[in-house]
Amino acid sequence: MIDVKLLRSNPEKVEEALSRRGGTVSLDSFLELDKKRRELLVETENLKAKQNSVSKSIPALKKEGKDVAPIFVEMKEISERVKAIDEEIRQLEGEIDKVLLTLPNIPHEKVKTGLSDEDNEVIRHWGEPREFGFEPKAHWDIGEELGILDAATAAKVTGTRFTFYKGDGATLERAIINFFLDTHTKHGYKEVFPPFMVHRSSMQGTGQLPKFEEDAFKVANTDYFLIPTAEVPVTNMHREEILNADELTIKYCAYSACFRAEAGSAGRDTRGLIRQHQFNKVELVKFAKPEDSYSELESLTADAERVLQLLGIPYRVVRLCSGDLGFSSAMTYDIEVWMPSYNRYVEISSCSNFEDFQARRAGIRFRRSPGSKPEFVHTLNGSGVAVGRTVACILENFQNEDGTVTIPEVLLTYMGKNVIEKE
RNA sequence: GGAGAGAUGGCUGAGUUGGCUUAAGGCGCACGCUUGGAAAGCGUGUGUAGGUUAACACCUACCCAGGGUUCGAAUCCCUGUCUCUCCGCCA
Repeated sequence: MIDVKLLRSNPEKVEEALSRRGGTVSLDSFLELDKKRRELLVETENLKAKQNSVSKSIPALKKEGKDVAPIFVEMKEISERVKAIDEEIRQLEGEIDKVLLTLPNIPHEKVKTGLSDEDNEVIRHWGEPREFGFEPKAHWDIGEELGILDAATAAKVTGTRFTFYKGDGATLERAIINFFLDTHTKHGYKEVFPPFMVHRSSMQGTGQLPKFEEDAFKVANTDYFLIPTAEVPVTNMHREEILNADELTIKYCAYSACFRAEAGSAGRDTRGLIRQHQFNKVELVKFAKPEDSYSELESLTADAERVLQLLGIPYRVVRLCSGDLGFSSAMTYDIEVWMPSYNRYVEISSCSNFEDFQARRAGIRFRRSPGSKPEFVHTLNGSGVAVGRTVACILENFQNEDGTVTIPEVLLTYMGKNVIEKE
């Protein structure tokens, strides 16, 4: 959510900044509703002040034996007017909230103006895409031939965009999760294991709702949603809290399954592990002081990069342009890994600074010192990293001509073997 | 799933026969006095949000949440959420 005071004091600037995301934005309706609301507020508050002062004098008047009946008649009228105005204000606030909750975050000024991923800035590369001395296969073919990935059975049991991992495939998935968690906890992240379902307010707190409800799975007969990422439960851990400044920066890492309806991506990435309705991810989440949040974004991105470096997977880091930026984010670095089957880099991690956008929605604040005013924290998160895509990446990048796959050294203790071959 | 109890400022804890309570008292915290320095003691202050104002200030709301009764609600009524206890079921 954007600061209402900023919207009031500088609407043109906000409109201009938001239009960098594409399309035009007008705050006129908000400004009008806001003005009307404040006018009514003054009126009802004055009436309430009168109610309070008269009420306070009633016991004394009664004691003196005065007739209070005429006062009650007048007060009854005031009471009814207050009720009517309050109802009107409630409706206005509903409309104002609707506007506020659908406005995306303001992109950081360093974020390049652009329309799509074609305008993203490449920040750096690590490693070189491997030159194959043979025709490399796609991970869905490798996985099927080795008998470790099975989309057909998942389609029979559930539907499309699901996969059974079997044998060494299942073990590899589990090994990667543990490797990621161990690496991040070693670097100061506290491990949490969150609920995989959250209520509506949590989804709203991190920005998935109200605008993107069709992207989420809603659990029937409840008001719960399957989490699209651990970002949702973990960021909301501190909702409606005032943290101490000396606790910050708080760093969490969390494994979770993630569930996405993938509405609007029909026909895209239909084969393999790249776009599934359910996938595993280890997420990194930070709560930081505003002045620290951009250096924390750099270190968070570096923490996500570390696991890829340890696995020996070549990647590049791009900074998303304004048009490609997520709804809640002020700045995002995507980490993209080289995927031979796609013959291009594919996103495996997205690291964002939301500044106070989520904190404002979820009410996450901190106090600099005892007695000082609470301020909103800045929240950040990033994949550290997507597990299914890592499996795909390992299968493709480390495949051998004979159809076997060499497992990165760092996974040896987790896997118990360094080659996956057909059983 | 059934029965019962509960939810009050950072913490603790009164108030629950509706109006002398602007939510008592204690703890904690901040500042001051005291002291060679500290502790103790004494004094003062100490919630959040919204609004009015050039400012000093003032006003309004908030006792889990949302409705209702009333001139007036922490207090009475309804609905919901959560916590605890017991029973049932259960990995």
